[in-house]
Amino acid sequence: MGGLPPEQKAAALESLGGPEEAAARSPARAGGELPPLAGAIDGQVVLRMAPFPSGGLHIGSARMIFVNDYYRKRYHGKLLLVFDDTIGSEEKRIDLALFDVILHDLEIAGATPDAVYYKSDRIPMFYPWARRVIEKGGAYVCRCPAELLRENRVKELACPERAQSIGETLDEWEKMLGGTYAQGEAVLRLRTDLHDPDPAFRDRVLFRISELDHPRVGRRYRVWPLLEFSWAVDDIELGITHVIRGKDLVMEDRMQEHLWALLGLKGPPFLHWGLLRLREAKISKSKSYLEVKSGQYDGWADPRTWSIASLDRRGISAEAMRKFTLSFGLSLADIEVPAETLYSENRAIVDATTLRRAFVEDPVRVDVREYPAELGRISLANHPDHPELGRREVVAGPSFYLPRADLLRFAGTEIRLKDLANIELPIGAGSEAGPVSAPFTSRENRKIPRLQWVGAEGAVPVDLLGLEGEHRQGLAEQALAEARPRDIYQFERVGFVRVEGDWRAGASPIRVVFGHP
RNA sequence: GCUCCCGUAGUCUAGUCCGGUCAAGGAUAUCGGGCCUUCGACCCGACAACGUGGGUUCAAAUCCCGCCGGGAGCACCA
Repeated sequence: MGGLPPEQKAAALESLGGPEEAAARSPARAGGELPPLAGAIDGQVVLRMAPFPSGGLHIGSARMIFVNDYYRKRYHGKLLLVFDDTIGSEEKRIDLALFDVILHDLEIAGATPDAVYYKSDRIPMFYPWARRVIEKGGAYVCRCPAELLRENRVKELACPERAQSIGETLDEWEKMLGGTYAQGEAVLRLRTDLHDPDPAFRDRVLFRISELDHPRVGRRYRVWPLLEFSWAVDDIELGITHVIRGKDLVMEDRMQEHLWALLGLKGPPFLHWGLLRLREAKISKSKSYLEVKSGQYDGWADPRTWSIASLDRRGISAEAMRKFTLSFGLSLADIEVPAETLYSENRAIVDATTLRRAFVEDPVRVDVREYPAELGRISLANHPDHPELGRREVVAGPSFYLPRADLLRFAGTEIRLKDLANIELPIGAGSEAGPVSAPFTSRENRKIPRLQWVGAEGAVPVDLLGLEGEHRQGLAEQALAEARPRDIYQFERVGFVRVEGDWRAGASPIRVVFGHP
């Protein structure tokens, strides 16, 4: 509020409850705890999330979700979901299907809201508030074309309408509401200070006319509030006690405070977080939108979107996402974190309970000569460190499938079929289409490369969806046939995978999604 | 250009408000070793940081000023 005149500054400060209430924002403590919320009273905290329905929630939205949800739970408060679906713009369209997508994403994250609101249902409520602002002399109806308005803002020039009396503004406002003006012909603007050092703050637009068709309410309204105004009202109307949102909205804090000061109200304090990006997720929400819409991507859960839904599909637990996100606290710095950090968090959660299975990509049949008959069937632990997870019977040789890439890599050397026996791979193994014949050498457990294998008998086809959207074909051991949708397994020497949620148990191939190493 | 914000190891982060307990803690990555018949887990060890210049002070990551670097806003978008 550096540029505010002293009296307004005092008022804004008052509305914040004084400087000592400027909230906590130092990041996570040792136990994954965030600092306390300034002024929070147990049982009375009300928070809100306000996504714009233009895409599925991505990892960047994770901060909105988990930070708000964290404080809700910590203070036994309420968390509201308020779809910020005012009319938007030509470039920023609302997609009806996305409301449900977002709701589902929040469910995945374990942050189901206590109540759901739609801005588009609340439009008439904003009009009387606009009137109050006008009556305080805080706004005027400006009829400059958008471009001129912008130019004048930069030049710190006033439009002729700025001199309007309250009565004139009221008349003009009624004309706006009454349909006298078409889209783009008039807006309601806030009177701030034309010489405010921050050009972004000079006489912002509060309401504009839009003739766009709204997917929920059609053309019921022509005069739409802009985000800052609608929140100045709704943060009061909905009884929000703390606003925690992205730092892209810091300037809006000042707008809301200005409005509150004008109306003699005290609003909630604001907290912000900086931008969070996964290094691997180069794609933006709007780009994803196009790919999803055009069918290039397999919906909002396509691994290439790096959306919350896609991470869930890959078997990354909500708990891992939560810990990962909370570890950054409310730092204002924009950060780019390698996905590996998230993977590590997930491993810590799922590793101990995840069954191991053998999967062979691009399988090549290997027939072992002089294979010991007693090794036709063996019993293997489901998890090397957790015997309580049981064992499974595996049909072994004498015929196996091995990954072509491993065959090529180890051709001409002795390798060990993991947990089983050693064989000598012939020179040139894997470079041709047909089966490979390899001699058994010994059962001795030596320090030679150990490869996962699948017994030729009973092998089940698997379709593995990779992170680039590619489908990799392979075979898995028979025990994978017990899989149910959404089960998580670790394919040894490959990584963690999750069975597709829409896969029908028993169908072939078994469809799984790659999670992470 | 103007406004605001941010700057601790490769990457995140604790510490900064209230200067000494910080010759800077944790996570992740990397490297080395151990162990388990996975490229996964676990155990041990190592590497590695206060953007920069000045000032205040007995004492500065912490306070002040300049500079440099990064980000966001300057929409009739959210």
